[in-house]
Amino acid sequence: MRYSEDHKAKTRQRIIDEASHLFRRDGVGATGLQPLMKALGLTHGGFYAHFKSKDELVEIALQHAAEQLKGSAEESLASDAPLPTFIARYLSTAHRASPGAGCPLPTMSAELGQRGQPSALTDQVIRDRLAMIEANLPIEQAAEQSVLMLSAMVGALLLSRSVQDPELSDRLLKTTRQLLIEQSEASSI
Amino acid sequence: MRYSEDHKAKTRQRIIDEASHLFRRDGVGATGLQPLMKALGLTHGGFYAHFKSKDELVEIALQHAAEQLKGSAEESLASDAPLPTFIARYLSTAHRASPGAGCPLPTMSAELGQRGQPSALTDQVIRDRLAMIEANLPIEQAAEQSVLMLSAMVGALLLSRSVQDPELSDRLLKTTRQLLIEQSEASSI
DNA sequence: TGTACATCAGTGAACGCGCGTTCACTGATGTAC
DNA sequence: TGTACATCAGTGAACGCGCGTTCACTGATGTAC
Repeated sequence: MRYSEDHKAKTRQRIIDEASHLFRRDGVGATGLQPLMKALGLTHGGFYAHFKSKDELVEIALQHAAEQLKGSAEESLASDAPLPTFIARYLSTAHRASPGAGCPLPTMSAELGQRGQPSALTDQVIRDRLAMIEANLPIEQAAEQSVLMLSAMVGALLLSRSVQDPELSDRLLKTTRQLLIEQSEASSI
Repeated sequence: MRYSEDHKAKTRQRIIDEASHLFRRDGVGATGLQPLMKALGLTHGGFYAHFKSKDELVEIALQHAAEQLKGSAEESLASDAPLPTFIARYLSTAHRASPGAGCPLPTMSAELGQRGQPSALTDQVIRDRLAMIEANLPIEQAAEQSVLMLSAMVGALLLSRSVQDPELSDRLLKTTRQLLIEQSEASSI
């Protein structure tokens, strides 16, 4: 069948969107190309008209997630209190509930690190976030504090998602959020 | 063939040790039972004389890792400065280099959380570590600080292992270590 | 002391299954005449 | 305006592979007589 001019580009983007979501939600290894294509109403054979391998899609989907999250972070920057807003969003119950739409670091970095050659994109995502936090921490130790804050945010979100007991999950999320916001505000005074 | 009285128990323990190591190093999904048994000089069929399923082994291997780590944490408690020692060990280059012998939280919790039903053992590991940190933080906000510290340690170790650039990896590890040790010492004064 | 038998940890072929990947094919549409 | 042909996104069967799991079997050793 022949389609409109940009049809293929649109299909490609649909694959990237869905993959980016499933990779973050279920993990890369646990996401098959067959179910992925089926979820879009397509058959698996067509996949290779768009990408040369699953690995290529992993890289592109991660990049897509990174750009998406950068946009979302910039929303926080536009607010009155950029850093507290960013922290509150990152450690929100909404973010915890939607790993497929959220930061790829807590969900994908362990698996990507365990693979043969980790992606250079992980470095880039981390650097971007550190720079963003640092730029909004007007204190001497901003470079150091930003590392602690990112580590704590990624760790708290990861643990809060891995736990069975909802009360413990809330405690991990909310306590980290509260302390990090305190630190970010204390330092800007 | 017949073997000595405790031969089977020893084999079982060897399987648990190896699985506990490979699950943490490579991930649960990426570790096949066939390669696991082969690494011990056994054939895969014998596996089911010891465990009723891979899932059962996952649970037992995680428990084994948790106990092992608890023992290692207690070593830190015997030192002059329990908490700084624990933090320095957790965020050491040695720990970063040996995921298979280290804390299961940065390596396994994402994958276990993504599986259908996460293990209750994850809750237990987290509670144990929080209690241990809290008991060595003689300040009012010890309960809150312990959550932040554990989150930051898990996050920093995870990210430091996921990154390509050794310099960035070192920065994540060492900066978090330094700031957390400062916090733990400041609070005990 | 020597022989027959029971034990049972471990063997290895086989099962169905889903994986990533390949490829000959389809068929609706745009273009050429 | 009507017909023949080219295009090419998507189809779906098939590939080899490793997975978790099952099961009839092996064979060295301990026990019974």
